[in-house]
Amino acid sequence: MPEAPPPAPTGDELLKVLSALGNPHRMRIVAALMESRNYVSALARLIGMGRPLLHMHLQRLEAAGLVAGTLEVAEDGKTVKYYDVTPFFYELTPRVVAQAAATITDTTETDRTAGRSAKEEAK
Amino acid sequence: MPEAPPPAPTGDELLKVLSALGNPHRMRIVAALMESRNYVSALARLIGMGRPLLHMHLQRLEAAGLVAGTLEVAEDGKTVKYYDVTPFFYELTPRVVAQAAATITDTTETDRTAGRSAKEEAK
DNA sequence: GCCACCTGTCAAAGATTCCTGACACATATC
DNA sequence: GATATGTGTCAGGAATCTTTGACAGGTGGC
Repeated sequence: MPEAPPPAPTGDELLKVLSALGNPHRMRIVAALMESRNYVSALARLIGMGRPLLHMHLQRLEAAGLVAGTLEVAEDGKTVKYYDVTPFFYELTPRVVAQAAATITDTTETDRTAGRSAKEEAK
Repeated sequence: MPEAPPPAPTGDELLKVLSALGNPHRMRIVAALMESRNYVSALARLIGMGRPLLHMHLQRLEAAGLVAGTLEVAEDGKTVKYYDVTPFFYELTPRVVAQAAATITDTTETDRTAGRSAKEEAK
């Protein structure tokens, strides 16, 4: 059977992926996780960076679907969060970009019909 | 003849490309230029954005090698700068990213032994 | 000269992102 | 209980990016 046709990522998706990967730290994180899955604290020590910071970067990567974290319980009962790299694949060409650009959800329009939590309306 | 082998972009290059494309405006600019080459002012009107801003975005894209601008002289003598999309192609996978991550020039650590162009050493 | 169009740059404001140092909460070991 | 390891979050400042308005040219046509 033939190969799957070139998947056309949505603008927002591609945007998240590109901005997530367009950062040196995040690139290194992916690289480190490629060698072997790891949990947050250990990874932080490995690439010398604060936990809060790493945590934030990992969230950005996970939100883009590039890595996946799972909260596991080690044999000794400690809860540990392991991260793995997702086998992603994106083709970056003018056509793909142009196509994606057409489906971008302009986030600037603060809301409109989008009902917020109905809480900060206090202002 | 066979296809060219998977090109391995350097970390800095990939970084510039990804961060350049990881912006809604810049994506739309590429999309607009895909339909037809155009000059700055016209493009600005086309996608409703200020010239100074467009100018800056175009520079970022050009610095990443995604578009190319040429200053041309129209028949009536007016100087106009046309921009074209460069036929780029990048493959985004964990392996590529990991490989690129290994060749990132950390711009924060002022230098070290890394031999630079031997020019800004002046300081 | 004056107007219309093009090019480019600058400074200052606005918005985001990035980063750090607490803090709170779990479990296992000493 | 005290210590060490793991988890996560928050507030605030630092650093960057984004955006705008004003300015300084250039050419051609009325």
